[in-house]
Amino acid sequence: MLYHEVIKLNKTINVKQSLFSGQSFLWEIGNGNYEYYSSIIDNVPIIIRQISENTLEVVSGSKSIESLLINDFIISYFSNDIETNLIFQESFKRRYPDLYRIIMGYFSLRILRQNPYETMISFMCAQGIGMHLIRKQISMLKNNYGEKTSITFSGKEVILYSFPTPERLAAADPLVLSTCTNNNKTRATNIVRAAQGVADGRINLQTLCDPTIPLADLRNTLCLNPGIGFKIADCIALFGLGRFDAFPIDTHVRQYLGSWFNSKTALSSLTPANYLMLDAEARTFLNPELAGYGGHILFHCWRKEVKKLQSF
DNA sequence: TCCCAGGCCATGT
DNA sequence: ACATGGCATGGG
Repeated sequence: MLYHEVIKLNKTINVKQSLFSGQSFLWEIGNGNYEYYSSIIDNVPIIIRQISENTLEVVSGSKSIESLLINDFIISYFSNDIETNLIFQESFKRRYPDLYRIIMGYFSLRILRQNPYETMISFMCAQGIGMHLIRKQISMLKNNYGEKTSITFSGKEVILYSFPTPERLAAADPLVLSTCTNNNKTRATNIVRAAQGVADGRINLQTLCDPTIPLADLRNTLCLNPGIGFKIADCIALFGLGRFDAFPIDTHVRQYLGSWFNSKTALSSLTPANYLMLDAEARTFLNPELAGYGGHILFHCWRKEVKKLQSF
């Protein structure tokens, strides 16, 4: 029995191919051949298909979700409450008119409000390796430790694996789990330890969802866990804790800060001190409240337009 | 072949 | 405080 709902959004959306457990999007709309996004969100198998530029068709395998809840949840999940025209301010538009024209093509990109725990584990896999390997790790973790579920959609069966529970990863042998982490045993150990922390309550991600926590405190708290540095901490804040003011700085961000914004700090290596310096610099031309949201748009624009990378 | 990829950390100066 | 190398694999 499928639960079905059509949701109207109040703005244009461009749903793109999912990364990790459903981070971001690439759905090319057109010719009636709509692709769909399938995932398990909050333990519920779900399929989302974009049927117009501002309408989503949501199909769930569970009747336990009320229509109203799905509606609210999906709108929040796609951060549809964020006003696109606030991401880049007028001052930015005046100062960087040429760049602004280029990034406009990416304004429909949505950052997902994802599960904090899943985001934490996922980004712990994203260290110094290519995007395809990151995806592979997440996929293997789900296939090996998640629960298999299927949902029927348009007459065909879609197989899904849930993201493994904290308890399941907490009980895993790091050496065995390392087959899922690119054979990196240190990473496997860190992931198991983090899962144990969530399972036994030592890591309370719920309390970290408090939007009044200063960004620096939030970052430092997350960094107490082995395997989480400034960058990963900021990613968890941005994608998992709804902190759109968090501004993760990776190799690509450092590159565009140097190239597009003429940052001298970006020319030297990304030491912790430089990281904080770049973070402060970025907030002088980005809206501090939405620095990470703007940064993510710049990030994808840089990768696609300048680096000519295919993977989203 | 070499360098880099959505980094982090231990070690040496 | 900063520099360096290890971790690990795949793609350009």
